[in-house]
Amino acid sequence: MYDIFFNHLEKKIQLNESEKELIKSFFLPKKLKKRQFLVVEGHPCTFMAFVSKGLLKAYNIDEKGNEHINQFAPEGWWTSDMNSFFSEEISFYSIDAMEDSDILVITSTDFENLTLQIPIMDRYFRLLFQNSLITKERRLISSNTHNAEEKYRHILKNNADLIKRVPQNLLASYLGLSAETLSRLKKNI
Amino acid sequence: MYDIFFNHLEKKIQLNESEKELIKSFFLPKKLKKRQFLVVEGHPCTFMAFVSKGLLKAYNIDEKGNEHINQFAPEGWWTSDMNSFFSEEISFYSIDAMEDSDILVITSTDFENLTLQIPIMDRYFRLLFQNSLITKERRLISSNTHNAEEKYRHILKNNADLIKRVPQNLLASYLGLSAETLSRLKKNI
DNA sequence: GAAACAGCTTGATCTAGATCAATTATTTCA
DNA sequence: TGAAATAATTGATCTAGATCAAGCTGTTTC
Repeated sequence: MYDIFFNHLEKKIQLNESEKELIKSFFLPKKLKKRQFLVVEGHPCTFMAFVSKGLLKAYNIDEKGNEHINQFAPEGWWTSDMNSFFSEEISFYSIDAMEDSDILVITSTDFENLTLQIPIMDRYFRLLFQNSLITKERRLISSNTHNAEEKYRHILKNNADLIKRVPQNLLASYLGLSAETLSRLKKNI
Repeated sequence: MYDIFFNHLEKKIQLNESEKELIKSFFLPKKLKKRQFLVVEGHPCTFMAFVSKGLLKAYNIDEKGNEHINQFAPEGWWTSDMNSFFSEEISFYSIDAMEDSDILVITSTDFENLTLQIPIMDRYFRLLFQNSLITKERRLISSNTHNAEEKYRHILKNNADLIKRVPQNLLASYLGLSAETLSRLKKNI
């Protein structure tokens, strides 16, 4: 359970055994069944979660009832409603499991203590957020620059693995397309 | 020149005088005339810049010649092509000054040294990137969820100050709209 | 093992916003 | 100050992709 976790951390920072023990103590392992919720929109998001097995999705439902997917979180990824987690506001997203999943969760007060007690964790999260920011930026530009087909081709090239695990209608939502449009454009490829 | 800078840092972290002196030594003050470039698309982006006066924009020009604005950076903001800065790839964005500006620049090797020598700077940038990430996420969701008018109303409410300084056609580009569409929808408000 | 459901496809129609083009402000700076 | 460049408006037209609707799998469930 913690193997993948420390493996992931040690790609960005170096940790000794006592630090690892301390870090461990801040996290709580949790199992989620398929369709089980980690965060429900409108409630405070008290967890940040590292996915060690499975696949979660973070999404928002708009007034018209359309689902907009913010993030797919497979193994090795973090997920949370960051705004709610760090600012105590209610969450905008719901997060649930698309597959049976194993996760490690940390609360916001423990997150604060973790970074204060082990400053190198600030570096870890600085690097993590830095990379997420770059990715998110690309997605935003793509969303304004590319047409439906280009968006699909792009994800096909860069996230081929993920696509196999995600139903097509949710992939469409992630790309900001209707399910019908995605279905149609796939024929022409 | 450094007042705004340390003011900004000290909203997130505490620094003593010797740390401030050391931090200062990593940065180079620079003046940009209106229309002067900090980064040119296709070249490596070797700087990350803190804006202490003025206004910059980061943007990309697509194959059709349309300008897509990624970021407006007024006083108190950071700007860079983060992907290029941190990974040594060529930059996707150009960055230039929309007004005469004063900035503080740091190179990527100095950035690395800064965070290694003063670990609390990792915390500062963790918090900075964390907030940017939340903002960027919101913009992405808005881009897929809201129509033209909702996008404009949103920015009008949250960035009223910026709007006054930015020509309408660039604001349209930032929102992912054509200049004509923005002009037309403003009449109905 | 039938019923309910979830996901995918296909067709017909509609529309928000893009594009093209011309006109009118507004800045800029020689 | 006034010519040139830049920005904003307005009109006419076009189109990518949404929406609505129906039928077609395959798969979960009790």
